[in-house]
Amino acid sequence: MYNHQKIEKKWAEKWVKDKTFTPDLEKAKDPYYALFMFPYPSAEGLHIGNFYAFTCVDVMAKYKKLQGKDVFEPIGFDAFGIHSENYALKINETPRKMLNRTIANFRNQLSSAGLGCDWTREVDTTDPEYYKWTQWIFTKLFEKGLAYQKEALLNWCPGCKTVLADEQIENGVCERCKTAPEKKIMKQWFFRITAYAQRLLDGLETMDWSDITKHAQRNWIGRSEGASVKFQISNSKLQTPQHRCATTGQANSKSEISNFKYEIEVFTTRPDTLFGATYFVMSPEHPLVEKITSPEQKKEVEKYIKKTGAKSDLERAEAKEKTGVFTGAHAINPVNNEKIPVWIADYVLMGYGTGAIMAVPAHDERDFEFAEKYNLPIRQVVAGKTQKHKNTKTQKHCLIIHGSPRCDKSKDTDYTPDNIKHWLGWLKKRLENNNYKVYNPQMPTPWEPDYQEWKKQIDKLDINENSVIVGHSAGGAFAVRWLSENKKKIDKLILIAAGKTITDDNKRLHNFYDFKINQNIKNRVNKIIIFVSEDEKKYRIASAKLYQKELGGELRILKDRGHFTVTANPINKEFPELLEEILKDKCFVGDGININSDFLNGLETEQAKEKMIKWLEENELGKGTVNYKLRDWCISRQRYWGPPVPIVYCNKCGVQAVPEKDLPVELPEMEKGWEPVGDGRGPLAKVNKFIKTVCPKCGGSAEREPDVMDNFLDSAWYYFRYVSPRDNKNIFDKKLSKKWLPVDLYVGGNEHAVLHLMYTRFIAMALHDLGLTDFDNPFKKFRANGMILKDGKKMSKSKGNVVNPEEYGAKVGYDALKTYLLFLGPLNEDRSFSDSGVQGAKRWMERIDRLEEKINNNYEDDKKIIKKLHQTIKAVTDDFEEQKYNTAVARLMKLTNSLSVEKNISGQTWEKFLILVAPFAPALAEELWSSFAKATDDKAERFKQSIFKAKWPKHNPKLIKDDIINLVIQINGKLRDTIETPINISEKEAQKIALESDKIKKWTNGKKIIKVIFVKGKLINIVIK
RNA sequence: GCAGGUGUGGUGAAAUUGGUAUACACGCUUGGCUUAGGACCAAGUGGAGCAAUCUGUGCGGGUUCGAGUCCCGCCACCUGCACCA
Repeated sequence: MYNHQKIEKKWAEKWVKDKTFTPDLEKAKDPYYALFMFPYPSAEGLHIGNFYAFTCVDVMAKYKKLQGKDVFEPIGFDAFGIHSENYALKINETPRKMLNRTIANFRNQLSSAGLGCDWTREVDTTDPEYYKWTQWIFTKLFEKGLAYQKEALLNWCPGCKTVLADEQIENGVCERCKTAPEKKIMKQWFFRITAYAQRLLDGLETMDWSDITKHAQRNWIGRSEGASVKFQISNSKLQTPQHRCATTGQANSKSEISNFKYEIEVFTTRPDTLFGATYFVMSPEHPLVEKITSPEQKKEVEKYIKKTGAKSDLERAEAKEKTGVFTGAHAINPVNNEKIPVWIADYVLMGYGTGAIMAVPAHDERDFEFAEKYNLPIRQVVAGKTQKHKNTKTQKHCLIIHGSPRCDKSKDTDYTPDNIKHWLGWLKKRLENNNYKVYNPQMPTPWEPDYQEWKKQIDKLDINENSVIVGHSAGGAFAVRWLSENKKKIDKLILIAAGKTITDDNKRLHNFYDFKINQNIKNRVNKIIIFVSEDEKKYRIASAKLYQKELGGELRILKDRGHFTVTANPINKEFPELLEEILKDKCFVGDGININSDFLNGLETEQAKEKMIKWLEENELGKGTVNYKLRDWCISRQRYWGPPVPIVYCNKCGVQAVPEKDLPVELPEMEKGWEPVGDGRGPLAKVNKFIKTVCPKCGGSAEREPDVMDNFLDSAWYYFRYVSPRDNKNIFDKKLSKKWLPVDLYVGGNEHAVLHLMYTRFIAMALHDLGLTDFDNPFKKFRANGMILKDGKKMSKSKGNVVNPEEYGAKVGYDALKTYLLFLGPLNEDRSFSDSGVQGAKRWMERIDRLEEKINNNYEDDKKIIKKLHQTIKAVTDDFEEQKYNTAVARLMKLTNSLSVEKNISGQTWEKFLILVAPFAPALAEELWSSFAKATDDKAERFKQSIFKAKWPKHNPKLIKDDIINLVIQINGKLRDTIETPINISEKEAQKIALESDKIKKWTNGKKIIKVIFVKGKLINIVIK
């Protein structure tokens, strides 16, 4: 009987006692460092997601051990930090007391779960012996100028009462307490991670990490190439001519320019559009705003700053309309010396670039939106390339649907075929001038247009998001009907005196185009404009209003209808202009050819960029630059539960790092008053005994920095410490680290992509540059695991669907639980945990257990079984190499099924089988291994030792090969028969056999064989006609 | 909006990389063993059809003797990032 509780407990204890998974780091010859993501000992115990990641590492570690490697699987606790502290606050206990309990609980859980942890090298980040080195890293970075203090606009979390790093804001809220952070200007400590931006980016190229992780890091670093341009800003009220012609206008006189007082740099990715910069915008938080604002605008500006300051980033991003105010100041566009107004607006972020931009409304959507709202000038400087240069994807299309000509049947002679032709010609020309490709399919029947016939033509056309549909009269109704009946997205829909249709409340205007208007059209069309004229027939006006009611969009009622029918010139005066306005791109952000740009005219975007950069550099007005989104890592936390920043402020000597001999700066154990205060300083600020100290340089009285360091620093270097956790002279043992580092395999959730994993890479690079290591990628192989869902849904406490590993460990056993988790699916994808599924894994354990009865040492296995065994060895081994644990388990299950129908199983097969199973179900495998020792008496010493001392089996290629196969016979690529043949059957023979088959004859009978395709050892395909 | 990913039975998912679609498991159906079973054993299980056979990997095209796999065009969902100049 399989008693998982008994055997799992027994082996977990025995492994620790026998040091089965405790390698001798000094003597090890073939090291393999398998690392679990540093767990923080939460009071809720081990989370299934972490447990899964641990399992992925552990299974590989066990496999590697069986392959003869010296495997190191250390464990420790990331016990400092806001997460632990917040929980302690919640339960009103000191973090220390709470952790004593939760760590014990964690240790207990982890050790009973059958993971091969080396408990002799446990580390705890809250141990002064550990954080001494965390602080030491700080001081080293400080020496190198990589740790520095600055005043900056920071994310202040009112929930956690501390500043946070940018990386710790997720979806606009605090990663820990989900509060929206406020923006505050504060002086804090930073790590200069931006100094490594390019290296962090370049390193990704060659790293064997999950693509999604690398991708997330790439995005976060956010490299963009462009130029920085210097603008002179003035708050004086000098009168200078506005908006001179860029090409011919004279420069402002020297004297005028010299009165400008400030120089502000902007970053742009589009230096080629510099001639189109018609205004200048600064972030409301920009430090110079106050100085440049004119007295007249002061009130407005201050009001605006106050208003936006109160908004969180999240609120700002969600704001539908851009807002801003004029500062009264002007900037000089360096390329043409134009005087352009300086605004402040919160769509310009202080945190990116320089916090100021040149606005090019014609070629940037945000600037355009802003310019339109505040009536700022828009100047086009890039033209879309001519049709020849355009590819089909960006080619704009226009579909004109004209109305039904009334011919001579009606006295309404406006709608004669000739007039329509004339009107179409005019419209077509207009559109083509605007770079549209025009379609105008014929209406099949002139007087009673047949929608279905017409639709057939339209469906063939390439109508897409760039397309405009102009529908005139009946054509308008057709357009709306066509859009109602499909899901196409288009750019603009223009209805001109559109045909009649039924109303929403069934008031029938006309049943000619009887259909239901799909309200959803408005979501699929960027702009809807409905034209009708005052002098149209009443029903047409009614119908236009109806369309507007149903579709939304703008309704333009024009004065006269000349433009619709074009019986004679002149065409209605309003319409051409309006049409022109509508057809123009709201702003063109793509590449094209420069116009209105002096020396850039005629150049394509790429060349224009290059030339502009060259020009800026020659004139010392700017230069080509690379900008990164990545910002420096703010590591100060106004909290208690972390390693104190090892800095001393001396009135005489200034800011001093605590020297190595004085480290660690111990965190005082506090029973009371350790709660965060929220006044911008950590609670340690009030602890005089801690704060008051002496200057390490002059010995005079000094004060300590009261803040502690970000928890992510603790975990950014822990893998170093594992190799020599008790070394009190060095951060790590150089010899051992050289041997064991970097880590061979690391698995964890991708939520750490830009946090832990980015910081760790940075610290690794910094330590490398300090000459401490010879590598700068900490983890040779990293795999991001998918999320474990419960029955298809995210697990959460509120839903009550949290899977607790301990519970399942007790119910079905950790062997079964771990196996099930791995079996669920590929490790990078999300998969769904189900209770009945985990039972299946347990049944497998029981089936394995029952096989034991069949072992017969005097038995020799059937060839078939040996073949299956060897095929499985190969497949499982291959799967391990690719970390396809799910299929490895499936293969072992299959082998189990094959074995369970046998009456006898030989000892040799059993031995190999157990080793294959051991990484997944270590306790069961050990148990059966040790009881096999009894069965074999003392013939084999090895069974008395742990199974993990055994050797992973090797497959024998000769035994795997099939000599008989099922040859697949296809007719025209479809399976019609399979026939057993020797594997090396020749094409001729195969063809003969195939054609003799009754099943095949049935198909070939009376048909002509055109071709025969033969794939050796696989199939024969007969092509017939 | 941008980027990345995914789409195959009732469910989780396989598919040797262009060659028998649905391995393995869950669930379900039927039968056996049982006082009983949420245990075990046996058989079955994509859909339609009595059958031969047809059909079937999100949808529509294409390449090919042959497409889940490759190409083009859509659709849906998920995950990041998001006013990034």
